[in-house]
Amino acid sequence: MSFTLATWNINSVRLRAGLVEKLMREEAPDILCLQECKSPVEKIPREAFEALGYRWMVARGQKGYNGVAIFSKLPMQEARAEDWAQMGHARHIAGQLENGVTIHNFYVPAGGDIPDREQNEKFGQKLDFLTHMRDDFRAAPPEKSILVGDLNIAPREDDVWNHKQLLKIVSHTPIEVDHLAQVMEGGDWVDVTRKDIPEGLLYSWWSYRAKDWDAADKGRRLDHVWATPDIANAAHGSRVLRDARGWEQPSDHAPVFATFDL
DNA sequence: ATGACTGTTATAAACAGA
Repeated sequence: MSFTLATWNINSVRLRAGLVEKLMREEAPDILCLQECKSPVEKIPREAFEALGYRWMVARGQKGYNGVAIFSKLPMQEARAEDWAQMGHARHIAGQLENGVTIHNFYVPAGGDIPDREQNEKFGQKLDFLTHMRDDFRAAPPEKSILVGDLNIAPREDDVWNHKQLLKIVSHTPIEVDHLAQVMEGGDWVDVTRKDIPEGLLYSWWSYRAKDWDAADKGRRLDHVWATPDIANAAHGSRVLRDARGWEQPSDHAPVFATFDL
């Protein structure tokens, strides 16, 4: 079988339900993972998505903040949902396909402005969340698994518009990059996007604050698709749908795609 | 170096995003 998967920080699934439908119609991924739904699960407008063939949904939500959901054309059952740093946040959901492949959908905390846990509690929570992820994957090594989401870290120099200028900016600091590398090592994860696109600048997020995001192009690659080694070689066709950042009233993130032939 | 924007809601002289 073959399926295409996309991950997208939607920044309100209710406000942007129309954009979700546009993506479902025009790009038609078999599986769509969303973050920052900012909605309780019961208020997600899933009927509109069902009508487009996405009959299965697994989700966690809360009022106003966070929230993750997976919409699937393929039968999917809920596998897991963890509150990784015990913050009472809806930042993880996992679903399983009938072929046994597990899909983890993550929304890692942004971490606030100051990259110092003594001055900024949120930065510490971000690091702790990543440490919990690492320890969990070490304790129970994942198999036949895909991990996607807004990890809120751009790990490589060519994942940001200016490496030197962003070294002290949350999302690209060395301690965050090190924590993310440990999560990756903990589960033996492969960065599928960079396996497919090994060279060159690549972004999935552009700030709302730029006057002209496209011209300035001060982006960061915060959204990721990983897979375990037993299925990573089945992945191909990775891409970022940059066009979606220019849609009307857009999310500040663009969807990231990968296809798996299994 | 600063400030620029957007969403939800305790509709703000707030908070979070990153």
